[in-house]
Amino acid sequence: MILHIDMDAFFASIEQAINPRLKNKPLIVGSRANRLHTVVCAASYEAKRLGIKSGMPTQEAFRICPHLEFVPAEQGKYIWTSEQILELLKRWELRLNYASIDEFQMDIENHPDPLKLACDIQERIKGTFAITASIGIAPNCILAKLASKINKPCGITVLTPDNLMSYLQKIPLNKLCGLNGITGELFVTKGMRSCLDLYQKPSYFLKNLMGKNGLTLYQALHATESFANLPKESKPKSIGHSYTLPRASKTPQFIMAWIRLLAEMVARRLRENNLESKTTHLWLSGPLGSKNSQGQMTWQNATNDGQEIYLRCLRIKLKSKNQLPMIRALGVSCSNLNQPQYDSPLFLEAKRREGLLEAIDKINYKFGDDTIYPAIITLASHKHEP
DNA sequence: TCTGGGGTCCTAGGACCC
DNA sequence: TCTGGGGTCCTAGGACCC
Repeated sequence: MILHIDMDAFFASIEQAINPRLKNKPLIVGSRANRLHTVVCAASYEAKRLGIKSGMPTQEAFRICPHLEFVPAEQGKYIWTSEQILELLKRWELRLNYASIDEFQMDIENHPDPLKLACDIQERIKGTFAITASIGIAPNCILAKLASKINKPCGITVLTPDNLMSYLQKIPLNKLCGLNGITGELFVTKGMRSCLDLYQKPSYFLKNLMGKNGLTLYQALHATESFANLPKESKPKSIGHSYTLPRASKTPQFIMAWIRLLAEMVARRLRENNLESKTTHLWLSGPLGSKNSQGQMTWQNATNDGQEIYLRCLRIKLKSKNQLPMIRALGVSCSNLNQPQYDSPLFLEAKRREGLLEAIDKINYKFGDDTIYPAIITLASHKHEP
């Protein structure tokens, strides 16, 4: 059996726990500071009750509820809380998996009283952090996750062989992880509506419809010892940043300044994680709804130097067949990550450059992120955009 | 003058090698 | 008158998750 813990309205609940003024009020957490030019990253239950959902443009949320409280997201707080919850859960000395920032799984095979365990966990989390969690208990991970969503917030749902079918019949199939999109709709066109319809299909049916993912889904649904197959805590495979401009721009210097800024942000995170990257990705998109242009290239030498990543982006941009006249959003990301190879022969210039970057990182750490940065980045300020 | 930002995984097709 | 079969690596693009 697996016990799945899903935090309720995680980011919003943390903000309410920190700031008592926000308690019991409809609140949204936006993914950036500009409250009118972003989307809802998390909504408190008071806001959810009014029909506000995450992913919704904030302008729409404010139309629904003009006196909505707004807080810009601060990832650091949420990551910190998530890590503290993980530490707390370790005290039960059960096999534990960190599923995402607000989800945790425990292997409770042979546990004498799962329901009491779930109650204890809820109580400890609430007592320590003043936020609530919903818990699902089921024979495998995917069903436990599904179960955790059935009684939200602060609910506990146990799926047993006896009640499994009746629960599955009541839950629409897009609630199942991986089916909340085109694939879910595809199943609906095949006449399937509930999770039970899916559960009762044979493996070849899912494989024909979804390929490898279909087989994985079948195995996950019917697994009995899934914990052994859980993903281990893994290193990042890519690191990237993207930005949407308030309006589309056709000024090359402005776009290049933004590419440089994003490249510097990515490079800094690479250095913080002691990583270098060989593959650089650049994507540019035109006015919303129009075409994207993206490209990636792999180099022999890995780098975590913002200037180098920027130059690589320019190469990719130059190579692209699809030159966009107007740019609305852009992103830079790096993959093919490895730890720096210090034993490789370093040229004097590369060594000096490394020392320079290290010094800049230290200064920015001490005096703030925007103490030293490449001059071109000043052009990314919107007042420079004609 | 409506729609963010961080990721992962999979597939198809091309280039290239033996 | 002719061109198999196996493999790897890379890129573009799609789907999905939180």
